[in-house]
Amino acid sequence: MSAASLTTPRKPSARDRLLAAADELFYAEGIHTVGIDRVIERAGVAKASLYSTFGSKDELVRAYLEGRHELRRTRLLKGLERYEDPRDRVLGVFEVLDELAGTPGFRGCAFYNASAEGTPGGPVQEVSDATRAWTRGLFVELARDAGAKDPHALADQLTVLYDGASVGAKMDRPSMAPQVARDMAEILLNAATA
Amino acid sequence: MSAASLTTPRKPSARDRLLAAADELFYAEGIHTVGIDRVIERAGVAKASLYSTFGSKDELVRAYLEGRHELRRTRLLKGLERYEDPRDRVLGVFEVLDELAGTPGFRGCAFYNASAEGTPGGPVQEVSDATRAWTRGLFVELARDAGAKDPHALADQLTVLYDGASVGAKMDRPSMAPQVARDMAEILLNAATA
DNA sequence: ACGATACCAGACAGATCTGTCTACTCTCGT
DNA sequence: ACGAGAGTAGACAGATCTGTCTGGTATCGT
Repeated sequence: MSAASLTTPRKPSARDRLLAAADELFYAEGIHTVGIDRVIERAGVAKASLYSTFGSKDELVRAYLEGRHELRRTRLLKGLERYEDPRDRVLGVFEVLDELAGTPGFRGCAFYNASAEGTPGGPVQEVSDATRAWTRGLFVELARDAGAKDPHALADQLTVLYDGASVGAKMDRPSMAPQVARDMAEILLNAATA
Repeated sequence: MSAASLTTPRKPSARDRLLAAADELFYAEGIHTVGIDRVIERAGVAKASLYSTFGSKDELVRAYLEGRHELRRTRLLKGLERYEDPRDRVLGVFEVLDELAGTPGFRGCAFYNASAEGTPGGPVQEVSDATRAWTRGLFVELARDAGAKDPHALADQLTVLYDGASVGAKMDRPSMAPQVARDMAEILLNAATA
């Protein structure tokens, strides 16, 4: 067993390549517009491998969104590490979002985008609900640490700001929405801790 | 020329029935998932009529979104008529949104949903841009009437709130997002006119 | 060396999609 | 009365989609 096989496998598994290809294509172009053939072509994988690994396109979509969920978690948590003051950590959420929105491939919230295409009730809604619940939980925690008198109320407000900034960043490019949201958060944070 | 033909034509034109069917189906289920056949079936119209009237599905989509643009305009303007105080008119935006979000068929912003499905650059983006520009113009006007020191800055904030409330109302049903946004708007309005 | 496992290439089936075309009917304005 | 315009029903073409299946190849643990 070589060291390379532990740290840098020459070739990622079919599953990983599939997931990477699905992430790029689904996020950039939408789920319905991207066919299975495009995914396997980009991944360099046989169609049979996709179906033996995931079973269906729906399950591939679920895995794609679960990966996005993980991505949001790590990005937010890592991005917030640089702030120490609890108030700065609240506002830092919008700075992280602002940086993300400035990257070339940004196309808004993957979960909202997926929800906009599909019928409700499927895997998409499940993962979206889970992600929104996690995000709200983070906001409650940050609000509490910042000394909000009603952390849940402030978390609701931060959720509105986060969603609004995300929409603005997607629809009006370039957009100042994340910075605007940050300033709004500051005002509301002051009001919530007064 | 009978009076009926002016006010209550026995049967709406093929174009109108097509538009009504497209609006219901596209908004409820998304654009890509709904095929032409479903639209003409619901409209009770021949396929040839669709293509002779609109030319392509893309143009039907544009017409659908233009109808949605008109709908937003009239709903907002009508809904705001009941308020006299300029400050109430600003907050009234969120009350109108709240009422709309409570209706059964609510599925969020038609323009954002359409943008989430399609590739950028097409008719969808054009109409979306126009609608967002109109909406922002309305917010600037309301902000100015309410005595905001910087109406454009307040309009940017209101836009974030409006988008965020709309997302929340779609993703977390039932959602308090519109009411939360209204309260936030009140705080920000106070700060902007102090 | 060898069998299991993972993977690849691509044909194929069956459904569905957009868009075209033919041929018939109905309703008006003149 | 009659021709034009608008609409209807539905077959059809060609592309594309998901999902299945066959058959071959490479890698790896034992």
